[in-house]
Amino acid sequence: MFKTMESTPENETKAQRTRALILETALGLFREQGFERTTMRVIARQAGVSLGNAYYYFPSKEHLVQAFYGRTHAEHLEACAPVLSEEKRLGRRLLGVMRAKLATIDPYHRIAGDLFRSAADPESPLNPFGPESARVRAEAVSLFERTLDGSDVRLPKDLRDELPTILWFWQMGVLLFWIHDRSPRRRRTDLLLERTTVLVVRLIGLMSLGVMRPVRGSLLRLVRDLREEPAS
Amino acid sequence: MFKTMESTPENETKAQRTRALILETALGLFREQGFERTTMRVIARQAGVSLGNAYYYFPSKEHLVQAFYGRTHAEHLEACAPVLSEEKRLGRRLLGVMRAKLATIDPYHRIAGDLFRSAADPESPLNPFGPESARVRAEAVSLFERTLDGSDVRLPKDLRDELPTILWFWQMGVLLFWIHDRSPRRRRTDLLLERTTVLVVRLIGLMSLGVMRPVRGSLLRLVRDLREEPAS
DNA sequence: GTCTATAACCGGATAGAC
DNA sequence: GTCTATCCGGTTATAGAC
Repeated sequence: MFKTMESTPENETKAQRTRALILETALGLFREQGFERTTMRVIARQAGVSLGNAYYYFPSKEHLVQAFYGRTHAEHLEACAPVLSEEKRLGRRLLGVMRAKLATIDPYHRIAGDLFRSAADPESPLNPFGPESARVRAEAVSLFERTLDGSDVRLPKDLRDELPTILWFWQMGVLLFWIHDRSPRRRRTDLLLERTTVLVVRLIGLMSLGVMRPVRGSLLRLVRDLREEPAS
Repeated sequence: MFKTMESTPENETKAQRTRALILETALGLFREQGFERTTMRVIARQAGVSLGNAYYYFPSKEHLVQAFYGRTHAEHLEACAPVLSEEKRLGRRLLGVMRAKLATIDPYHRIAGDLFRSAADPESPLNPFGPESARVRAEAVSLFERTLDGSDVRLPKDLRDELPTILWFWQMGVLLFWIHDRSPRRRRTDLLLERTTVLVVRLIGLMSLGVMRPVRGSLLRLVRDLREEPAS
């Protein structure tokens, strides 16, 4: 932070390099050995630093996971870009975005259970509903905003405002299913995804109808109220 | 099991009493001190047994949690009985059952996060979707069956068959929210509950209509398909 | 074969010296 | 910023008592 950097020829400080090295080592080991089985000691040893040093950069094993989230989200954005720019039909766009998500995280399916386990704790910084995740969450929601806005479907304003959040919940549900999915090549998740996408699009259509005003009203008010006060 | 019990004046064996003692001690400590902060060593000491002995009866801390589940489910059934026998309106019945659930587990709200954390792991025997939980799950679903059947609402058969499972999912969602709810006296959960109950009843009404046949069809088929093959 | 006790082991996390 | 030495608690091994 307040370092007087007199002589760092590279465009990275030593600290940054050490940090990156530890993170790379950790992610590699997580993917190969699993999360629980990868101990902090092994990460440190393989990265060539001491255990204490690893904890200097990442205050807990969970903090390594946060870094992981950031990375896969960036990859997801990249993987989404084509379908978002080329496709107009809402169903296709949603399916494309969700499939890209699943494809991005698929290499980490083994450890998804462990990660989710940490994330499930309300006190955990990894808790997707918690304040520490606000930023990632907002980015994920805004991705659905773009998915909606770039489509050929016109929505009533009230629905348009809350729908991205609802779709994010849908994504969380699909991910929850994916985590528990033991079928070969995660076929069941894909089934769930295809079927629910159709339903979602159909429900959006239904909810846009005049008759649905009252139901839609209560639903949207509910989502808004619950979203406003972000727990605690 | 195959014990030749020649002389046990009490209707409990010593083993049963020891087991019960450890469980009681553990649950009490969990409630007072929290789950993580209650160590197996303290449980054992306070119960007046050795650490090894505690592990003899409960192979892991998670097994204590399973016992806890069984207990609260039984309490829930008891707490539901009045509303189920006295009330005919579906909304009231659902609300009563759900409120009874929340009331039953409320003393354990502090530790709910930790418990949920264990339960979130797909490999964990506590995972509510896993095979080890099949029995509890079936009981919970059948409670919703009774909630529906005793009401004054008549449902199309296809809906009636799948709805209990769907309501169980709803319950899981509410519980998830409850776990993360930090508002005083869990007001936000109650808000969610009241509002979603109205929605659920309304949606059931809507879904029973002729126009909804196609949507209902896909929805129910989806639930059925995903339910059939119980992961793995 | 049922039960109890003691002494480790292992890995996440911390303290404090340099 | 980096290290070594420890702590702490879940879990296991094992020895033996009833």
